[in-house]
Amino acid sequence: MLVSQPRTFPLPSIQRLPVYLRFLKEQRDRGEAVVSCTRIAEEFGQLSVQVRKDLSITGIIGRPKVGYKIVELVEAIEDFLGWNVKTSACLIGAGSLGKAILGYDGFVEHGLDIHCAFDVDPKVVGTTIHGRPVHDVAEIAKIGEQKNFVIGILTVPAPAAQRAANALLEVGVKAIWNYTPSRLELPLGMICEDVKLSASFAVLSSRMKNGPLQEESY
Amino acid sequence: MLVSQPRTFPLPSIQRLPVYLRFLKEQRDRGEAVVSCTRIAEEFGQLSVQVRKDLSITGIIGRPKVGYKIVELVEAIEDFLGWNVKTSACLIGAGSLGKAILGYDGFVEHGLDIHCAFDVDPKVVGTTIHGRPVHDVAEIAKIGEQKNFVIGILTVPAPAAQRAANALLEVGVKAIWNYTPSRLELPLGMICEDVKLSASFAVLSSRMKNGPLQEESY
DNA sequence: AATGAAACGAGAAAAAATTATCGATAAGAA
DNA sequence: TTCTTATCGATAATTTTTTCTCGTTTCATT
Repeated sequence: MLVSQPRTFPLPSIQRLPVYLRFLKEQRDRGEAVVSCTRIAEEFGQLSVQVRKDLSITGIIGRPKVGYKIVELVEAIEDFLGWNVKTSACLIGAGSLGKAILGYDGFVEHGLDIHCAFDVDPKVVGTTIHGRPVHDVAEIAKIGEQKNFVIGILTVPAPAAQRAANALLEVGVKAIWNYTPSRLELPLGMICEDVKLSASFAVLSSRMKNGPLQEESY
Repeated sequence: MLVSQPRTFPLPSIQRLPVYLRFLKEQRDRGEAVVSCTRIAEEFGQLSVQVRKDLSITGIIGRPKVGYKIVELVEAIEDFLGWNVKTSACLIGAGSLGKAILGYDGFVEHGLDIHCAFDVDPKVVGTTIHGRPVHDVAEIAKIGEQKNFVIGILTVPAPAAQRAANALLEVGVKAIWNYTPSRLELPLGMICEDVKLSASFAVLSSRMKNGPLQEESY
């Protein structure tokens, strides 16, 4: 019996895709029709082979001497990441970080559709941030039932992280995007992606202290 | 002639250090004196060998059957990253993301000393955010001369990124911590660390779309 | 047509990171 | 004191990722 094994894609490649995507959209909007790996690599100071390998995980195929059709490539990347379909999301923690995310329209282009925010602070509950209502966390179960959130975004202060995560679990989200530095206790199989700002700062610090030994990578 | 070659440290190890550090401080504040790699690994679902290798880059040495003295270990990590000395910084872009960073006291523990913020918006210039004054960007050269900023934090909207980066260059910062999705044109040798939130979202999306194929790593 | 150059895809080689193994050491129990 | 066990540090094996190489395709030029 022949089972098509579920390919596993290199994490670094996946992480580089958004960088390419941004550039490709820029080029497309300038009216460019095709682009080569050489060109992309040049833009980011990488090797063209790496770009080619990265792009290949999306299933796209290019033409020798020409490159890739930008429109197709954009579509292939978005399709690979599932960014061409809207994903319903909510956000817990309408502080400044939460506001920043609600205000950043880059994620909208990635299909992230944040319906509303939740908070405990009576001062923000009832208000609207960038067009999205802020509800009381106490209402999350009720509202979640109607809205069917797929992703929950955690932007609460660290001490409240686990509690907020539990609320998201009850709502039945498929994944949590965790901006807090807390590690969350989650049921097995739950998808959780931590945004580790301290990790980024550690790299910066290490470069300053110990020299720019690790080279940059997009 | 024997030159002590400038060792190069694994980037993933550096990125994991802050996670350990946070946990170690928690344990220390609970009154714990020692900790083993086994214990740390268990906490994060990793292998103890990896934790041991990660910690070893800081130069720390532990004792068999016991582990590491937490106080020493915390110090070793902070010393390795240069987090035990204050680093003067400024921030450009006092929007919600800028506010979030000014308000997050986790970075203070990492030695990051953000003296002030800069912005172009007359509505925020002159105000104070979390105890730090917001100046007009036009004044950055003058203020920078007095303050000697080492790190510049970029939290402006994407289109303003390069302009703001140039201002930071003139001020003479050693490193830029770039929260914008723009790639910056910088002189060779300039240290720049990009916070790639879209990369994080790409990983999340890929896990949802293509299955949780890449396993988690802290 | 024939030739040359640019770029692709696939597979090999090299480098980097993770995981496994093993001997040594220190603490606690017998 | 000796034995057992947990843990360390170092080295080796494995896996993953990056880089290199090479043959093929396509377009442009002669």
